[in-house]
Amino acid sequence: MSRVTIADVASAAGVSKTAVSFAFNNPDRLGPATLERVLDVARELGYTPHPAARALSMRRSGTIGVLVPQPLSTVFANPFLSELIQGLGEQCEEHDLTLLLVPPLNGSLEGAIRQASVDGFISLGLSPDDSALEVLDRIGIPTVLVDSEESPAHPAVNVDDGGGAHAAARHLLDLGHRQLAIIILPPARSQTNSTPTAVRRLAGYRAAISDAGAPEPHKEVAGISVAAGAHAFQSLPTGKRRPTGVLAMSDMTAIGLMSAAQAAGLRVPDDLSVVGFDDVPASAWTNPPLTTVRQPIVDKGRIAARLLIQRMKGKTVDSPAPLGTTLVVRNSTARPKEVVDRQTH
Amino acid sequence: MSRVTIADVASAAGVSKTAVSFAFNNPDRLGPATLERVLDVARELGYTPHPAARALSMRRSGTIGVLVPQPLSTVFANPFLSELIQGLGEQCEEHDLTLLLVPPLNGSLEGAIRQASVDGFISLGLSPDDSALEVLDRIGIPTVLVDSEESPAHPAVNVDDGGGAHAAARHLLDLGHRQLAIIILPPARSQTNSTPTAVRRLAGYRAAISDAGAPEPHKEVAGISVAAGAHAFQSLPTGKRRPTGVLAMSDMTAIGLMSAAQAAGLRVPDDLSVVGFDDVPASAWTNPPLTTVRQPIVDKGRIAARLLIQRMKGKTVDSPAPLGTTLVVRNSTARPKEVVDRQTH
DNA sequence: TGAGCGTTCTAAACCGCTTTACTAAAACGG
DNA sequence: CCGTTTTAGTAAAGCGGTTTAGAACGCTCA
Repeated sequence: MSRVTIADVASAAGVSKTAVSFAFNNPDRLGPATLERVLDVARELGYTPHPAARALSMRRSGTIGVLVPQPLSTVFANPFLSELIQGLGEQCEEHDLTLLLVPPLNGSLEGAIRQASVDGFISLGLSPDDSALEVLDRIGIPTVLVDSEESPAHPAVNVDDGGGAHAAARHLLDLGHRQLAIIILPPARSQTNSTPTAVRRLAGYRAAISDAGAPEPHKEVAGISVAAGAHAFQSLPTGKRRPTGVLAMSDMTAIGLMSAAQAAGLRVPDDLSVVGFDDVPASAWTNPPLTTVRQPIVDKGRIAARLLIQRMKGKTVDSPAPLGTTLVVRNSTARPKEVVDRQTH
Repeated sequence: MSRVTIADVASAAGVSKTAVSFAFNNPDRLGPATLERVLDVARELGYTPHPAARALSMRRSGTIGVLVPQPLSTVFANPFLSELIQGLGEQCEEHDLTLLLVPPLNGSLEGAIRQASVDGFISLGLSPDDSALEVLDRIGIPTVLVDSEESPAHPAVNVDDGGGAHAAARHLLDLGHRQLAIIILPPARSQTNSTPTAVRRLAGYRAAISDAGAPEPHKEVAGISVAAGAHAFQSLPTGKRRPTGVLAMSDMTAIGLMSAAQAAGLRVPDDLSVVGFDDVPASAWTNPPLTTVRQPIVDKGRIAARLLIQRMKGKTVDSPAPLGTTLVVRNSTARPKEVVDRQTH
């Protein structure tokens, strides 16, 4: 029992394939009697047009691809993507599109791109020199870049990473911290440079630090996960060079680091101030609630999807201005203990 | 400048379409010289096979669909899906499959199913009488049910919801709680019955409560979100009938409820004990850390994907035994205050 | 030397749908 | 009542690949 095709319906209803097709896509072109008959027969037979055949013939698949630079198991460990998809999904549903997740196919994003039957791509965190980008514009599929660098070919939606990072560092410095540590994001894909996002955030941190004349911060690379954050804590210098405040480039990392610090007997924020980045929902519930830089992730997704949909309609669109970021001060940051001591004595 | 097709490559290389196709899919059938030439020309022209054409002709799209019963913005607000996708994704990547998210298309899951060009479906939380299931087996696409009821046509992977719920309720009762509230999940889709999961959990709670001879619990319906949890708190009875312990069917709900309780001046767990369900990662970091029922979500995804992949290969598979759930006692539960008072006085 | 064989390549059918161009009949208008 | 639209339907040509059945060709070997 194989799939029932349009030809089956046609012969069962005693009409041509064209008529059946019209019944579904162009009902006005059929007389009311035949229309009803065809529809009845189709329902009775359980006919459903073959999506691939439809896509081939109509040159549109009705799905957009989300290009993620890492395995799904990695990338979904960060609530960031969930949030982004909420924004993307809202638009998709409005336009009857579905979402295809496209992670690297045994290491190769290029291969994955080719296989994906999509009308457009949302690409996440690709650095401008990534070879996947070449493939992308060679195939000529409309693409919108997120957390990337604007390219001549594709619009990009970004947030003010630098400004957010600057505010975060500034916050710590204003509280009196001098010895800072920065937890840096690793490249999104092996053999690539740091993501544009990571570069911009780092620049923001450094600018604030050097503006304040504070000493060079310690730097530590850690992936975006709670475990990586915990591990990063272990690698922090101790003794005289122990940082009193740490700037993490993601909330997950910050949360892991915070937990590890507490497990090691430090008090947050008394002994160690921690600030994250993103403001994923969970950051509001941690113990203590995390001070972090909020970026409008859902909006980012929504805007990216809108842009892509415009592009898919053939319109040309410009990259929007970077979305604003704001520092959300909660309870994981405070004056460093030394300073407090000095004041109270 | 339209897409370059196999015919373009063929004529540019002076061979037939067949030869080009062989060059990619069946290189042994070509002489080494032509093989190389074809491949060169293809690369030079930037040829990439059209995925839909390929899918049509090969009767396989290389993607599996995840059928979610609600809009993406709703369903991704719960980390549960992220976790599940981590498990699914792991298997997908191993088998070069991509993942298509299939939410209802303007309210209709059936419509969405038809449009999706997939080789198999993972379906989430469908109640057995859902009309989407009919469509599913009429089309004859291999399907694996998750958090559903085993059906003759499709294998289902489930966890021991009842056992977990029983343990959760028992825990509260053992602590001395008598006045309990249960926060019930709403149906996954409007106009459907409660999800099988919700039914099983409720049964578990009730069994434990009646076994202990405790009074009938208060019941409250709330969606799976922090906001819904907070709202549910507001609706809880006050005064003499105020519950001292609440059983939530999801961690998100529990977290929202806990926050709302704290915002209202109650202390958790002293004034109110809260237990969740799922044990999403965030539950370990909340303040206080959440007592909850752990279910192996990632495993669930992995197993479901494995089963589906087997089915896609034509093998028939049985539903595995329900996966184990375990109560994770953290700090959101304690003896009710009255009991403590009575003991200390 | 010629039947048989393996190698290399191709023509054409096919996958299941949409859509253009066209025909036959019916309705219309003067 | 006859030419002109309109209406209702169809045949066939794509869409861009894969795959089956063969053709052409030199080789081997009896």
